[in-house]
Amino acid sequence: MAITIRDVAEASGVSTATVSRALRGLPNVDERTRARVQRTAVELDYVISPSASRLASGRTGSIAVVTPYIARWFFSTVLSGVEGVLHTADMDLLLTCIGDHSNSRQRSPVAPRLRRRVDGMLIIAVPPADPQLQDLIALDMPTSMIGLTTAGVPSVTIDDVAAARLATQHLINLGHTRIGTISGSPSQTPFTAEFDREFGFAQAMSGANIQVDPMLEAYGHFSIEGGEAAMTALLTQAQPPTAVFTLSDEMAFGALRALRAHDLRPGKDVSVIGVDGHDMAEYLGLTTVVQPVVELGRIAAESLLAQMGEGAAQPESTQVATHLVVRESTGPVAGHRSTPSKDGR
Amino acid sequence: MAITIRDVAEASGVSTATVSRALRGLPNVDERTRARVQRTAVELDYVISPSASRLASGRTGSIAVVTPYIARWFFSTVLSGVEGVLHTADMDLLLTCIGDHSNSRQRSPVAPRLRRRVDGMLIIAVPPADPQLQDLIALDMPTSMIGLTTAGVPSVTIDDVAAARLATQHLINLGHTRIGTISGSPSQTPFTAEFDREFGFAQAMSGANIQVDPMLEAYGHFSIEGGEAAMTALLTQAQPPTAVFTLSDEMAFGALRALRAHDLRPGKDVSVIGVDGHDMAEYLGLTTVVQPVVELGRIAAESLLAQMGEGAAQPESTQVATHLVVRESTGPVAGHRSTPSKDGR
DNA sequence: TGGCGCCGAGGAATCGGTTCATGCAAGGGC
DNA sequence: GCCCTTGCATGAACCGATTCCTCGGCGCCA
Repeated sequence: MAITIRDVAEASGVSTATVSRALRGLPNVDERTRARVQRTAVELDYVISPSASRLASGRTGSIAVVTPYIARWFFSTVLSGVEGVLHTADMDLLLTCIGDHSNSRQRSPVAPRLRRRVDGMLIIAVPPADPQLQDLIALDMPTSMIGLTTAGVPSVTIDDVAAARLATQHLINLGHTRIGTISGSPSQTPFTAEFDREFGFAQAMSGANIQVDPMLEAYGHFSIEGGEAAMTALLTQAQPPTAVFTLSDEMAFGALRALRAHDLRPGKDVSVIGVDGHDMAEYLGLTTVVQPVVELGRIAAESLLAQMGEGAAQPESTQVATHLVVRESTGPVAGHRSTPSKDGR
Repeated sequence: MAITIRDVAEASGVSTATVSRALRGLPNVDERTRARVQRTAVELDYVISPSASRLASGRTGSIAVVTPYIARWFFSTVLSGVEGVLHTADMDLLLTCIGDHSNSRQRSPVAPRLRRRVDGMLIIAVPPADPQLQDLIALDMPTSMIGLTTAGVPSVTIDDVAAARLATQHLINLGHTRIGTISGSPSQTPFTAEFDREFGFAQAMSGANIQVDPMLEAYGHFSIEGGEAAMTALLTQAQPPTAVFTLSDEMAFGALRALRAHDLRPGKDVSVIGVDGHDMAEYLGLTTVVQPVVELGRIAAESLLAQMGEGAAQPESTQVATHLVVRESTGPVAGHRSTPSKDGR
């Protein structure tokens, strides 16, 4: 019923081998022959059968994207960057959600489903403790990770330590010394990002000779509600902070709401800074350290494709630069003469 | 190198035909034989080759999701619903972004890429005017659409007319009569949703015998900035509205910001209501008509699978119920005694 | 002029399943 | 006791490309 390569071969008076080579741009085909084959292929409205091609060649021409969430800002934004590159490279993008902890048990594990089905994987910020991660790595295929590092696997991330330093230094430059933090969670296995951001904060603080007050650490579980609760807790301290470094923008959103609930003005009474560059940060006037999230996906996809190419390019990990975007949520501490010096490095 | 069905057949002393049927749960296999085959398959760590299976059977076991955006709230949320269903059904999900108008020319058209590659399509809210849409429909494969209706293609949407009526009636019940609207754009080919929501608004207004003032129509282009500009325009009228019906939540967000910029309190000085049920609506205290977006994706995916099943179930279009969620952005008009009556349906 | 190498092209094996037609044996109805 | 059905299983023909090997012919060099 459907047109096959044989039909094209007959119609243009050559063998199927030649048609195959002609249409894929391989050498050893006379240019006139190639042109003729291409013409008949178009005339017959021939479309190659991917299954047959895959079976014969052993290449699937598809990449799996494995992610714990689809509808969250960071993940869908990375995904859009990835999609752009794969689309251009004419690769199929197989989307699989690994499922969060709440429903991952009902979900069939993804690793077995990927075997023999894709040529490579992109893994987006799966929690390092997720048991499925090991299975995925064990598949031992070309892989690139985003927002997550694992020994031996190339990854694309931002320099979280530097980003946190940048954010903290901004607060310090504004004259703040009582600086609180809202991080993820004290108990759970932290993401490398979480750990690094805490470390960067500590670095900047000690660099400025400011004592870190353990009373000013709160935990927001990387959610809006969590951030709100954490900020509320900080505000009810005997000596509340004048500025808060929040490890993610979403938690910062919550923190801003807590401020409003207490009739405190962000950037005036209490400064809040986040990390991420969330879409809504501009809308909410949140000062934040922006990571180029689309870029993250793009770079990871490109690096994966390069890794799969002939050259067998040595898989390399990449760190992408971040930058500070100052908005209304941060301001000089009361009574501080704002330094016109540029922030951080 | 890799284990094939033949290896399993030999190891368990049966033919490849039997292995094939045994592993796929087909009839005409003795249960003891089936068990034995399954056991050896596991022992040998056999994984079926999708390409071979697809080539032989003619089924690809994959569904394409075609969407104009990936990183936008509505689209990524629908996508997560779709993914859940397809994952459970053990179908591969091929994600393709059709590209918005700005870059769609650089992108290769998606329709040809899908031929012979997937068994069905899910199309998410592609603008009806997009030229690629016709090509997709012309592929003539099982299809289900979300947030978009086209003659002859089953779709899943909300009842946009009813949703708009619901929103408008809420404002009317609060005593508002000078009600403005912020819709998409006057010139462009409107989405059915846009058209229907405007229609529902008009219905509710005439039902309450309220004249629609053409001066109170503004256009927000379905973006935050657009919504902000539109609200600003409305506020600078000689007689500004006391309430505004916004056709989408994102435009409503912009409207809220415009209010804040004019030192007006949402729900007190001016009421704002949206439609969508955006994630951030709760955070921002926006009253809105919520559509179950994840559900939309889920239902569409399920309907597509049903359509592809044996029964050849008649493709049907579905409309999903919406509901009003009242928050702080709406309140009684100044001097109005709030009616305790429940809001229209 | 003979030989070597390269270019263009074809033949055919191969990838790894699915499925149809066929076959054998046991069980049931008459 | 015979025939027909039913259940289980096999052999082998596909599905539609890719690719290795082979081969003829032509140009070039010695």
